Amino acid sequence: MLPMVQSVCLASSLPNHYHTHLSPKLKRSFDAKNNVQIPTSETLYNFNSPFELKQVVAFLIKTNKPLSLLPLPRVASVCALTPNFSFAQQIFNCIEQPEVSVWNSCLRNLAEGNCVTNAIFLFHQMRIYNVVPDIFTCSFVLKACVKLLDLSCGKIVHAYIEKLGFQSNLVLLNALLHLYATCGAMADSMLLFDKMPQRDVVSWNIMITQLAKKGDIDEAFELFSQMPERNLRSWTAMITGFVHCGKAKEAVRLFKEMEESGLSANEVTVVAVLAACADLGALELGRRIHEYSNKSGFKRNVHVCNTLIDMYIKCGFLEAAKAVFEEMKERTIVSWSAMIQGLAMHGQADEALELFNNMIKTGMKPNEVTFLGVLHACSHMGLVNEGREFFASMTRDYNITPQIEHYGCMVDLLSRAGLLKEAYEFIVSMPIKPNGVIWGSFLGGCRIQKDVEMAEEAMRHLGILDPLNDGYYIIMSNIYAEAKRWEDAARVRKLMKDRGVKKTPGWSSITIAGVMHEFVAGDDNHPQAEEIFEIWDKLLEQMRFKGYVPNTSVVLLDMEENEKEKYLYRHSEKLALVFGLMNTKPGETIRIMKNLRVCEDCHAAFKVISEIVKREIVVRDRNRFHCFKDGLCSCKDYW
DNA sequence: AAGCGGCTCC
Repeated sequence: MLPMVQSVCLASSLPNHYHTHLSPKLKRSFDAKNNVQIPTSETLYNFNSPFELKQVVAFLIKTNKPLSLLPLPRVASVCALTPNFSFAQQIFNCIEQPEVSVWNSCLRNLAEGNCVTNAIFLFHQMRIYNVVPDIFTCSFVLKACVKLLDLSCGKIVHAYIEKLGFQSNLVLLNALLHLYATCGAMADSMLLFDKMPQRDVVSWNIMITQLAKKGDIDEAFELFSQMPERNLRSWTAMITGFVHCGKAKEAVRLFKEMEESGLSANEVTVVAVLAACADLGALELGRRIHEYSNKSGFKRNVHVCNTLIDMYIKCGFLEAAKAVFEEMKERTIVSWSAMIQGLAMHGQADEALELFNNMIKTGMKPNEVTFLGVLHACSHMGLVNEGREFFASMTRDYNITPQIEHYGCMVDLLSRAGLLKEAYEFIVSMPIKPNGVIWGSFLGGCRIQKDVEMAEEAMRHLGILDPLNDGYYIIMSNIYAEAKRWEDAARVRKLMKDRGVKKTPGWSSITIAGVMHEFVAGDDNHPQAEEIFEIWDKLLEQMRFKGYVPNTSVVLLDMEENEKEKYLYRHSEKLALVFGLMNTKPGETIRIMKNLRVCEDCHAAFKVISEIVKREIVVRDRNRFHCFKDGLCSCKDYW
């Protein structure tokens, strides 16, 4: 109960009219309670401003009720967030309660909510009110600092931790590790980690996660190997890190090791492993994880479902992706975008655009990524007018500023459709400085249109923007070769050599009975190489009969024509295909993955072969899927 | 009353 003196004191600090003139809202709520003397909790929580708070206090004093009935965290937030309103101090002075805990719970709510800056503000107010932070205060503020990437406030908290003697508190030290690392001060974080008198599994997990996020995967793995004990989060952090750094194979290897150690994956682990499966095209593992997810009740998890969709799409199983999408009770923009992008990758532009329209009908708002998918769909199928319209609609209808990637899609769309001049105008009038990808798309269009001069213009820019990318030299050299300008082609190859640019080795892979077999061009080390070449020769006879003519212009090397042919016949995707034909049942679909884009000659060859062997051949290249069937490809030769 | 995670893409 409030001592009378204090009560009078507080009451006298209020203007008189607060006692009698309640706001209509409060008056209603009090009137509703009629003559009930004790305000209900609902009534007491019913204030959002200093003004209303004063009225509630006035009510309590007037009805002779203790101020301790006030919800103190709410008092703290209403008071502390309003500058120059020191009412809180007076109220706290009247109540026997450790003040800091009240502030803390308010701080915690703010740090975990949507107005995180208010947490920082509240923390500063606390210091003005001379409230000494405790361990929990520090922990909550650090959480807010991490969310806001506010290192300067974080350093103030760090100073408090030192000053108040909390520096051996492991939870706070871990929070500091996290803070420095996420704010880009990895070196400071590492220093702190190194001098920690003791660490727990969380400390290690933080460092592993952050190093991997930064791309320092080797150091992350070093720590992972050193740490004294690992929990599920440690494994998950490392697996996610590998996936993030493009080391999907290592991710899968580690996942299997984790399973052997007796730990079971949770939703986050599942997402990481599925992403690895998507990268590798590892359908069998992906399916197993899908079943496991269903059994474990992860089906309701949106992240898991979104990643499943992506996995099935990248493994070439559009139908399975659709099924997951259909079954989802709640879909986020990511689900829709993944599905649209997937349909685009498979060349099903109409369906992709239809899905986009359905999405709009449900009231879902598209984002940048959604439009990338939509524009991809248009460019893969040469829908120029639709693409232009979608690009315009981004800013006009959805207030989304196109990024360099969207400009890239447009350049790709225009130049591949043969509108090189428009594409060029588009590039030079872009509000963003064009990068290598933009000129690279343009160059790709020049190749299809066989426009040497425009290609040379693109190369001038690429020589500055991305001089070490082998792909551009190869395309340029091919353009010259196709124009029979052999000397120029040789000059480009020499330029490439002089600049020390190395050709990315092409590889293709195929999975037979769960084992992935990889082939590189000219591969004669494979145990079944002899047999592969033999079968190829037989196949070639039938192919020639069907009208196949080798397209040796794609071969860069200086050699005799028949040598070039031989070289052509050892392309990695052809080796993988023949190996697949040898090791699967008749009629079974063959699935091949390639790290680069499928070559033109292989594309022509696969069409003919699909007819001869009466099989479906699905090839996932760097850009998209090609599904060869009955002598045709799903890309309709537009790629 | 506290500290460590996940998805769509170029």
